[in-house]
Amino acid sequence: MEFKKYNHLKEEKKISDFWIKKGLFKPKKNNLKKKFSVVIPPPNVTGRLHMGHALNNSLQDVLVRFNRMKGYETLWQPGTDHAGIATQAVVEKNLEKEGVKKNDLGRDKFIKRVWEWKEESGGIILDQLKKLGCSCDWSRTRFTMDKDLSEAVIKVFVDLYNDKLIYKDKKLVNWDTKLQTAISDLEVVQKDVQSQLYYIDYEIENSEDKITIATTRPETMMGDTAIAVNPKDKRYINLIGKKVKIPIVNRVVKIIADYYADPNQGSGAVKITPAHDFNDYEVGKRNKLNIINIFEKNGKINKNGVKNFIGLDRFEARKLLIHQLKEKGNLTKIETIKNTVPYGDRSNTIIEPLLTEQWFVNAKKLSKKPIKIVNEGKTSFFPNNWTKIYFQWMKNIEPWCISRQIWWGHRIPAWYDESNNIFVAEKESEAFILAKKKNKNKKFKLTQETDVLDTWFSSALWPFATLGWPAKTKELSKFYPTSVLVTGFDIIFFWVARMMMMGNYFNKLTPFYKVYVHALVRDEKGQKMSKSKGNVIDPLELINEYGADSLRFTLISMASPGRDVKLSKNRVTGNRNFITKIWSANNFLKINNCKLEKKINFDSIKLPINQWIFNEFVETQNLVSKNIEVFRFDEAAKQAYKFIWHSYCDWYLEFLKPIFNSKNKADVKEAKKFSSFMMANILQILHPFVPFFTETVWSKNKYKFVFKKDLISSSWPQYKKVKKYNKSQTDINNIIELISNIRSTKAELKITPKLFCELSFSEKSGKLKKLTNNNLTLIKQVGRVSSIINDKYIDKNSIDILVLKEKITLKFEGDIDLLSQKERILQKIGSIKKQIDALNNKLKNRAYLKNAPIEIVQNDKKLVKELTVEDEKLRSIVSSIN
RNA sequence: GGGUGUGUAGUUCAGUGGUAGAACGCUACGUUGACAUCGUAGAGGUCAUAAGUUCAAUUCUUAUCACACCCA
Repeated sequence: MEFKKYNHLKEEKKISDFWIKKGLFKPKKNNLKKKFSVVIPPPNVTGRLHMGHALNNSLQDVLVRFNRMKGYETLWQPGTDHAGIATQAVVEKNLEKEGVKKNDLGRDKFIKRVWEWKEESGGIILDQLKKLGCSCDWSRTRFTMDKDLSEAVIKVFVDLYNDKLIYKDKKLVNWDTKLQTAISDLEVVQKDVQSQLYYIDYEIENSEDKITIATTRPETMMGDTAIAVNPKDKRYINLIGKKVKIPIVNRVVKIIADYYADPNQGSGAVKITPAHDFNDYEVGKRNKLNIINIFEKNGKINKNGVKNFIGLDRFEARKLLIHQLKEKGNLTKIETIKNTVPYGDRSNTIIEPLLTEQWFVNAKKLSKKPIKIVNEGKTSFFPNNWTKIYFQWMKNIEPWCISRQIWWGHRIPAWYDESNNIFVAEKESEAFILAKKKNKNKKFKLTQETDVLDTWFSSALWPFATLGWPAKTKELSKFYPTSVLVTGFDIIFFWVARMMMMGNYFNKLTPFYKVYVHALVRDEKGQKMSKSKGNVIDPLELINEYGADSLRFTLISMASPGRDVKLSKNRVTGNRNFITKIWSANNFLKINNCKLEKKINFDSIKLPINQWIFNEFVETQNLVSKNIEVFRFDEAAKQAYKFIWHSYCDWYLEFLKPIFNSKNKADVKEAKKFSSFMMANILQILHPFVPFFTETVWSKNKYKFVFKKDLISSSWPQYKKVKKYNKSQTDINNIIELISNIRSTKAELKITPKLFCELSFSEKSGKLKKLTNNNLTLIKQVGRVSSIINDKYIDKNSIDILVLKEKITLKFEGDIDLLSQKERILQKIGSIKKQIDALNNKLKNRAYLKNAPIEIVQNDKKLVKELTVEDEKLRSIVSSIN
């Protein structure tokens, strides 16, 4: 009979629509009152599904589906973030194509355009997550710019401001000259590059002497306000306090002593530009130096620069300055060095430290409670080593610059009057009241702050804002704190740490009990996937080609803790084959008319193979559950794979065949029902990993009528092993051992596997004879044994082998090449002898006998005995071969 | 410079203080009534190196080397 192949494209779409239409992803009340909740790491609204998302969300879906099946009231909260800079850039680019500039449009119209773009193409990634099978409650989808979430953001800002945890300050910040906004420390990438180190002579006033400084950024000379030398540097000690003239610039500055100057770096003397270097800024503060800013916001020299440099870009200015220094003879040396240079992670341009007014969060204060919470184990990291990294950062945290000079985002709720007084309030009307108090009877006009907030500021509120906070919603009380956060390590600082700060400040409880941190997905060679390398594997292509289930199973089974996922197409193929294997096993059941009409009473089954597979299943089911609970997704997947392919398909279904052919109606009936029952259970334990396929088969097999549930909402199998089946478990495992031995002997003798042989048992006390007689049909068919004979003699047609340390004889029709076996057995005897010798040596060692646990010693003694018996038997076999 | 992680079969990875495992790949045979997207059998490892702790180390400790990542 031919069966249709499994068509993942058709079935996945169908099942996905079915789940969503029936509302099966929504939290469902139950009498257990247990809750399980997860918030999705919100992808950028501009995002497209990449492998990182695929891994991250597959893992979340395993947890969510598993817990849903375990009967927990389960919520997976989905949504996207507004990705201020990225989204603004996308829309700006689109406008450019129309020949429109952002500034011509104006702020309000531009924002309107962004919303239009968002409505049209902002949901793509969510659809892609649906294709992956993510069982989020899509009806609750949130966006960080939604009205209610925005209100939460504003409230948090105002509260923190009133609590003096947000403040405005004029400081050096990381300035992106391309995007023309400040960015936070985390958004700066330090890159190792080759740079030129210029040695420049400064003339000392009223002296013939010169002092040489070394710099990689000569153009900032225009903002120099001192030269620093190390107070312990003997070369310069007598120059401290003297004045020097900056070449070209012709400003006179002092030589100061500061430990920041490193005698071993460059010339040991450094120019100090407090306005354009973080270290120099500190030196400036210590020594009360002037601060001269020489850059416009686009990185061009401003009016503080030397006359003919004004308006030049920073890099052009450098060229020109070097040229002029050369001409004047002040440039004494150029060295090529390796150093690190800060780049903007979005713009990929060199970041300029710039003195500007910005809004900051006092992260130091906010970090106190999150540190305590993790210390107390109220939130814990898996794998545990991320705790250290979290602490390291939290304990050295710097003020967080949250203002961005862009338009798309949450506009800071601060208003200024004409005298630049700041009024922070949730609404302009409230700010107005504050301003009125301040201005008494004076007339005033308010203007709102133009800056918006860092996108991560709103993401930090995600776990509670999405549940309705600040309103006291049912969802908030039910699902906050969330059970676990699943995330990549690359956003621990950006996101996890900040959620911990905000969550713990605004709620009594921490935002999540557990944080599972997974690794990066790389290509098969272990290289980071990147467009420039061209090694990106698109998850959607794989989904199309192999099915979402195959991709999911692959990612999940490769997610071992502390290791990157090295993905290759071969792996996905292998797992697609696994799904096909189950499909064809299910076809086998159909062909044999195996149906499940009602639930089975599994403690009263009779057939040993059914008893065996049941107990084996229970072991697997326990291992799968246990491993998911401790986030060992790889182990869980492996256990399920092993059981299904190797126990159920390879052996169990083979053992069913002789039963289906037998005349014993009761046996046949039990076998048909039980094999289906096991199939249903297999689908259940596999469902969190491969949801589409399992739900499809569940529905095609009409299991939903037996279980009265769709697979997704069925109950996770939680059986206990049936003790009285233990004997069958050992028996069947022994039979498998016997059959495997017969097969390998045939293969070694180069006898075609088709050929039947006769069996005889020479040992009177042997278990195997009894076992064989009890399971004759199984062994005959699966092991290809024609009959059991009693006559025991060795001739050209027969050979002795050891199975479970028991000697049995296989007899074939026709001659066999016994000598080929002799060599093999001799090798085996050799290796046994080695083992026996090693054990005996150990057992002679007094220290060993004294110190080792008794069980170990006894086990070794037992082993020696067994090996000796095996050795003797093998020797007798060899001696009989001539 | 500081920190973290990883080195186990050809490859990707599990694992363990006391007989070294899987998947993929490879080799041989096989189209047997679920499945060639398959079956059966097999080969393949000084568990990075060195020292230490221990009766016993691939496993614990330390050092070294290699690779990856984070921070400065």
